Amino acid sequence: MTGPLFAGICDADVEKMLRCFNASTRHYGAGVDIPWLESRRRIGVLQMGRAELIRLDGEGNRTMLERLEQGDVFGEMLRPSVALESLSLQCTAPCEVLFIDGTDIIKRCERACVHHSALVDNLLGLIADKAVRLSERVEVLSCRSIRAKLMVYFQLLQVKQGGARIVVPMSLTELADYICVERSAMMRELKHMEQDGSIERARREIVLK
Amino acid sequence: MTGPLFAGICDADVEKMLRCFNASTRHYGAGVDIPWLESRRRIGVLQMGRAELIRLDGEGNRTMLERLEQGDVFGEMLRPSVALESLSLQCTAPCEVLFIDGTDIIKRCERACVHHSALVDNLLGLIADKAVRLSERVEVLSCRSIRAKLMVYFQLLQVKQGGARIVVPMSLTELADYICVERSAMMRELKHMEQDGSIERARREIVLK
DNA sequence: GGAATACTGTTGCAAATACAACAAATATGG
DNA sequence: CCATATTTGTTGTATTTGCAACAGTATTCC
Repeated sequence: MTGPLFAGICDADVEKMLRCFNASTRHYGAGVDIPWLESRRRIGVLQMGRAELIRLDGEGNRTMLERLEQGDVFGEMLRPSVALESLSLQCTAPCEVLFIDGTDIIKRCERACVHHSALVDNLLGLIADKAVRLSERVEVLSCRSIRAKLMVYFQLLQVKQGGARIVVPMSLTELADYICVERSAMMRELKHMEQDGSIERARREIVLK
Repeated sequence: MTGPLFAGICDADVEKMLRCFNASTRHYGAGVDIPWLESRRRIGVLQMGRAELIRLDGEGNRTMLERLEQGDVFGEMLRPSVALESLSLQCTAPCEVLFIDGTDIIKRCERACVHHSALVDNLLGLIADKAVRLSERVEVLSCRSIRAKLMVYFQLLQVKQGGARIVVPMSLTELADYICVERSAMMRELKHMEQDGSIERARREIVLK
């Protein structure tokens, strides 16, 4: 139970705080939907596992809006304000989720937890990270062509992985989803980029030129 | 000096806190670039005015990545981790910006400001809002066709403005930028949507069917 | 009030992309 | 280890979109 939300807080204190914040831990199997809109105040932190925020539109098209990894935060408070029924949060791996009441965090803790502010600071960091990830995706999606999308995404990876040789951290099928283009069109563009020497590639391993 | 960051804090205390947090206020004229990457710890809050985060790529294409309004937060901490040189934060109206040191906020204030936690909570809210705005934009940009992008955007507006009759809060030229498509192509699609009865429209006023 | 500037609106055409359908390679699960 | 599902890779064609160029209409600024 030492997720990123409780970094720097000892286990004994974490126990106390969980009671104080009216927290609860839930487990969900792969493929299950996490109920995430039960209350406006409820905030979820993905302590373990992986999940995807999925939009299903009228014609049955499935779009992955967001990919949640360990430490990610979600909840009504962080929901894009669109029609409820189309958005679901699906586990792609067994997940452990910690739910806490946002108002309990925001308001001054009456029992004056020593570590209240540490927790708020951690939460601030988690949400800031989320904002950064979203900004990065907007930066990718704002490109007009598939090639430009790929280049921006590869450059982001380059910074994170520290070198011209990068490994795409998901299947190419998922990558096409992430950058919101047709998979076959993306494959064709990757081929073009290889042909004109912009990149070298073997499966998910890519070297930028 | 009562921006959204200091909501619920009286002016006298705000004065004290500004000193405590080593804060400074700056003004920038329309068209000027706000220096926003000076230090990793520096956080800016747009107290008044409007600014845009602009990306200039190698071929000189100009893309608006983000539109900052009153209360928006920015800074190195919230920057998508890509090449520095291409991103600039341009004022589109005269701006007032409050800079504070993030570490001063995150760390326990030694002088024990009474309102420290109120400020952290406000900051949490501002960043959460930013995350929501970014999520909404991802939701729009993740659509494959211009028509789908417009429909999702209009639905968002419908929720916010509360009715089938909506008014686009920016010029159509800017809207095309926001959804990252060619303006003329967007105009053509709007015409098609009118023709098959999906919407009625007069300039920026739209009625959804 | 008039000139300059931005915004709205339109069209033909070229280019990029989605769609569909398939084959081969690789992982996965019993 | 075998069958099955998933991922990777390819190609032809129809559709969508971007680009360029233009005209008319509001808005801004002096």
